[in-house]
Amino acid sequence: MVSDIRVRFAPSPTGYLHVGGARTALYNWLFARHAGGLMILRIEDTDVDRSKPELTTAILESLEWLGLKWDEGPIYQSERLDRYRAMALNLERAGRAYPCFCTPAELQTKRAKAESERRPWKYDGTCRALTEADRERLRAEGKLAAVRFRVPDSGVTTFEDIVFGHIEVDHRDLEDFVLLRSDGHPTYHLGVVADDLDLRITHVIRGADHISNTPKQILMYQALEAPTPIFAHLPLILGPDKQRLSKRHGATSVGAYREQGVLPEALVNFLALLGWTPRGQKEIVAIEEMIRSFDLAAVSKSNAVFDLEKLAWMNSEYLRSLPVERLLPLVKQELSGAGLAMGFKDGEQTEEKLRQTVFLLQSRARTLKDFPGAFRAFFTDDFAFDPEAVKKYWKDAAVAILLDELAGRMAATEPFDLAGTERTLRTLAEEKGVKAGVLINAARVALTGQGVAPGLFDVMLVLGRNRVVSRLRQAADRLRSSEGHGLSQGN
RNA sequence: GGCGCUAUCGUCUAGGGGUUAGGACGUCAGAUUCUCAAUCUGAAAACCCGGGUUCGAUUCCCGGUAGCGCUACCA
Repeated sequence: MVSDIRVRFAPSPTGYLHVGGARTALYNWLFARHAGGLMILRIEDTDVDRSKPELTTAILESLEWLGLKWDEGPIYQSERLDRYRAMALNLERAGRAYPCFCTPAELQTKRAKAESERRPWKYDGTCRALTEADRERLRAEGKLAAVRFRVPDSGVTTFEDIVFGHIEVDHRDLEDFVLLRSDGHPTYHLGVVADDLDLRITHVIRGADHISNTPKQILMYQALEAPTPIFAHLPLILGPDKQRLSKRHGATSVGAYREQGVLPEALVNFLALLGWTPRGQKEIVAIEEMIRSFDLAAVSKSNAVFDLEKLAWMNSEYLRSLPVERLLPLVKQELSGAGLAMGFKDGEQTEEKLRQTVFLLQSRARTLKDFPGAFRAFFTDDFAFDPEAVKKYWKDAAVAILLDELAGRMAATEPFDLAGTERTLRTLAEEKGVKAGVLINAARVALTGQGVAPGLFDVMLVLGRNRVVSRLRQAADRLRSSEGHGLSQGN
């Protein structure tokens, strides 16, 4: 399906891609895909002081990682300065804008004074009625001028927002805002309108923090005698304290979640559900299904708290349902990133063994980081023993003897498979008069260093007989050597 | 302060003039089991307040309150 719908995502490179920005990008993308339209990427780098080129690269990477491919761009505002100046000049010639010689310092003073007197402040129009002669004189004095838009004295501007509905603002509440700074750089308002016009954007989908800006921009479209795009504002994403999500709430950038081992599909699914519910009761929704049912009119009007717990749950759902073939390369990346290369160095861990290991572990992984982290013992012999697990499962003095005996019998178990290893262990337990669970738990700690792991016999198969036997023996040694000096006390 | 917007379980939300107000995450309890995860069963948990309209409002209208946003020569 092809349509002439054109939307854009326009981040400014003053920070990494924020999850709020990511959701805006996602909704734009879903809307375009749903309607058969195009998404244009634009970089709003007109703030020379705060914009950093390397951040643009990072933003692009994050978008790609999320799978939100844009159709045109990126277009850089910093390369279109002439266009903005020309537009400001046009507006000036048409009497819809005027040069303003007030300095930021002067304005700041007036603003502060008004505030201290608890008077509402908006630009007082000092330069509004300047004559051409006044302007010549000021320019001759070397004064720099910004260009301000002349807001009509009366009337109201209204628009129908796809998500928020009817919005109305009285012109008396709007000030003559700056279009072009005195250094010749455009402000946000000028850049957005000029670009959205030139790029023939049909739908402006952006954060609700821009609702108040919209009437100003509509006024500009009207002054330019240009058609106004359709607007759709998205509720904001909040932290747990209901304050706008920021660094102090922890990770806010897409890149940070990537580094924490979150899958892009999970983050996308989670973000999609923050403010929008696809038809049906399912929470795990495939991207194709989202595209099919996406509807801006169904987007919520209220802000949403970013719930890390739910993201974690969703990530584990995606991790679990990922085909091993697709999970395997991701795990390998994590392992080598953690210096664990591709599993055991002795070559015992073949590709197939690695696959089985990952398959065994994937149902209990919360993030990709669990593989080099909590599951470390499955990939290297250099792992630590959890003191809590040791305390809980190795407290019986007979454990050392049992583990030694178990090692011996495992060495002789034929076949070394699920049924064989289990039979061996249960037989030993019965002979020694201990509950199988005691032996199983003690062995689990010996093999993984943890009190928590997959089923013991699955673990044994994945580790392989040699490794099982040696780890059981080492554990027995460790226990004997520490007897009487504190290991059993957990320190 | 001014202006704008919003308001259903702790969180994300469905719903809508008459419902036992539904689902999901989380929480708690139980089942299962070698631990954990998963799974299954069950439980606690919400319509911000006040007026109006109406036979009947959580739903529609108004007001209040609260929260958020904007109030820059940031975006």
